[in-house]
Amino acid sequence: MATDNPYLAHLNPKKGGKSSASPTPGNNPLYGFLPRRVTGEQARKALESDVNPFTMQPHTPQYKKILEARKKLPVYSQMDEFFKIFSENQIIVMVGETGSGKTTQIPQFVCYSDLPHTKGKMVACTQPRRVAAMSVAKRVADEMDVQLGKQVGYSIRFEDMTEPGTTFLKYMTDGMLLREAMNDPELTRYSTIILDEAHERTLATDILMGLLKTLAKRRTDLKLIVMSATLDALKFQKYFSLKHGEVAPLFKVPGRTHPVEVFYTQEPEPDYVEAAIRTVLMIHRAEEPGDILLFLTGEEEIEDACRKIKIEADDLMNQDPDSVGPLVCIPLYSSLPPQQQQRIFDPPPPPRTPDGPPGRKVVISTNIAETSLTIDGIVYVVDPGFSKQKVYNPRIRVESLLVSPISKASAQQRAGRAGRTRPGKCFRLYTERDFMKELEEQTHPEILRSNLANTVLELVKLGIKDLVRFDYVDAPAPETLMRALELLNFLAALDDDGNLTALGGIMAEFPLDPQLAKMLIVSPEFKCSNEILTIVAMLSVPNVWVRPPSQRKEADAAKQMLTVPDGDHLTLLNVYNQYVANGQDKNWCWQSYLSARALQQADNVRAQLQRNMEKFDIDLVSIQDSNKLYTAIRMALVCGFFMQVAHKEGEKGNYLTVKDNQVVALHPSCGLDNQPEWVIFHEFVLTTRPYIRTVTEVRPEWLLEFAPQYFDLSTFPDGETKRALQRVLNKKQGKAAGRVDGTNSDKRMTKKQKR
DNA sequence: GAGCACTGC
Repeated sequence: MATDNPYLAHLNPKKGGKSSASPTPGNNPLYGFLPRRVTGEQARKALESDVNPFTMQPHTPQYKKILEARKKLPVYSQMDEFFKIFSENQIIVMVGETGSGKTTQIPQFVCYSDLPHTKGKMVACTQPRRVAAMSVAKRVADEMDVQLGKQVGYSIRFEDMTEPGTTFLKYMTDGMLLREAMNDPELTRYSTIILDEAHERTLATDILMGLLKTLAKRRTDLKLIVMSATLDALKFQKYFSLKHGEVAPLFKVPGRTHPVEVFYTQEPEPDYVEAAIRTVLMIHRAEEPGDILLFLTGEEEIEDACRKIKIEADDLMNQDPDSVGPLVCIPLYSSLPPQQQQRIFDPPPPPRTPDGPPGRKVVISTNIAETSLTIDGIVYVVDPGFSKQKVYNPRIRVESLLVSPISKASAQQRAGRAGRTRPGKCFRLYTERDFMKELEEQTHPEILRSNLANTVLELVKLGIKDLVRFDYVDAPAPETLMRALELLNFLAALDDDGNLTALGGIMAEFPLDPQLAKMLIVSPEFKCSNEILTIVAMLSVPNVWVRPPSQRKEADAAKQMLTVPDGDHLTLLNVYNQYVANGQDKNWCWQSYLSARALQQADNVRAQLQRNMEKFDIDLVSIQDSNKLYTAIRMALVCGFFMQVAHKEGEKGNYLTVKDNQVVALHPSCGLDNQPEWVIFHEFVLTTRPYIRTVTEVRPEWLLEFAPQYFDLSTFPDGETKRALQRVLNKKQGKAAGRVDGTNSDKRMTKKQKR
């Protein structure tokens, strides 16, 4: 009998419940529900009830109204099927196209069957992006007629909108769940975990899939749903098969979108930007009213196309005012201030004269409009078939952005953007043959395109012993893993056997690249942890410098005022300190050509990192004397970034990176007033030529002193760099030999670096 | 004398 189930004790009137409206079989809509054996029919009845089963409060009129809208979602009509498949399986793969309602409805269905609130558990639903986690949680709280942050909540970096003991449905970013797994590898608080947007294959989702597959074997009480929008479900079904030769069950729901007619060019287009502009103008001249979405690859390209289209469209309108209406161009990319991003939701311009042809809006966007942002009213999509994609070269340890052809999946996603409100058209600026034969099926998952130093440290922290044999959905190149292990070993986060050191354990707790974490953790030894904390925060946010094309001189002059000639890292410190000294004032930022948004973010990151430091008793200290302070900071930088050092070669401004021997130049944004012989750099960027960016002068003695393993000269390739270091070493050894007590100046670091 | 696809902790 249901009432004998201890999980349902609180639903049993004889044993008494916590609710104020003491539940009876008559008024508790969940009375008689057996966890994970609930049927669609039972759930529908409960949904229609006048009482909210999770709060025992009467439903508001709003609830009924929203419920009627929910009933129209495709996923709603397959409720019986879902409850059956959920009852019968531990792992389910679900495919739901756009508009199916999967993200909002499936987690609620799960709650009605899993009844997490009766066993002190939670249902988690992960999202790749913060905004999605927040906005979906808000929507679902409304649908369930509860207050956001109570029964339904969300958890993202910087904001935990949940109430322990009350929240049983939690939306969260995939990265956040990964963090939680580091402290609780069994993820005991969850009864069901739903991975949404799995087809996007973010680094965090990929790692979670591997962890959860293994965890599901240990925790047979844990249910797992992997939700994806495209038809690559078979890959996930195979990956998550529990029995040899079988695949995980598939639950499929159709979408609700309008048809999109796709057009191809007859011949390949040699200049896709020019072709795109031409196509937009053709649509404007010849097609029915309806807004246009054009995909380009980056800020510069977008701003350029905006200007050109504007000029041409104005010409067209002036030549033929009776048949061509006004056109507005709206750029869209992530570094645009939110206020300007909002412009994409503006209505199209009105006709120039009351009876004239209607106006049209064209949004020119990066990939941000492919997944993150949805613009209603788009009827025409222009897809040149390119995007900037991250690529990682493990040989030289460099991540860079490359304009590359998109995948078929991506092209389909783009086309779909034309059919959200009514039937649309998609103009692909490549041939049908190229689409069929040349484009990859799927975009390569992020795990194959990234530096994995961070990920490897996380995996080791998660207790994964054999990284090469970890059950990846797609295994990264062994060389990428080796590079990550090598870096972590040099940083003393891993010992020579690949085991996590105490230092590595603390590094993993910081939401930072390992180099930054290392530098922050050792900084108290140099008495400059306050300053390193600031520098690390500044390096973790987008570029703070604003340089409008029309005011380059003014912006450069303003930057000069804040520049510290010893190094760009010190300049970043100075910028933050001035920002605080000026009361974090937006006007001051504006006048100084600084991004108030980025500085605000740096402040936020700094506060979070400071809380982490306090947790591990890492002291926050400063040296008063500013000369000594600056030297100390530069020493601490070396402890994290000794693998990113360059040595000047000749007088032409060329540098060679240490060990890799890449020829690089100081980036023009660099504020150093001379060209020091030895520099440490934060980034290697490959644009018109190889540059190093965010650069600070260091002394070669520090390299030998603070990173002796890496600067073991017997491992160095022959060359001027090695000879220069050898000279420094000889000088140093000469001095040491003359010393009576033989004190080793390396002592304070060697202690740290071993374990 | 140049740039910053997009996320996430």
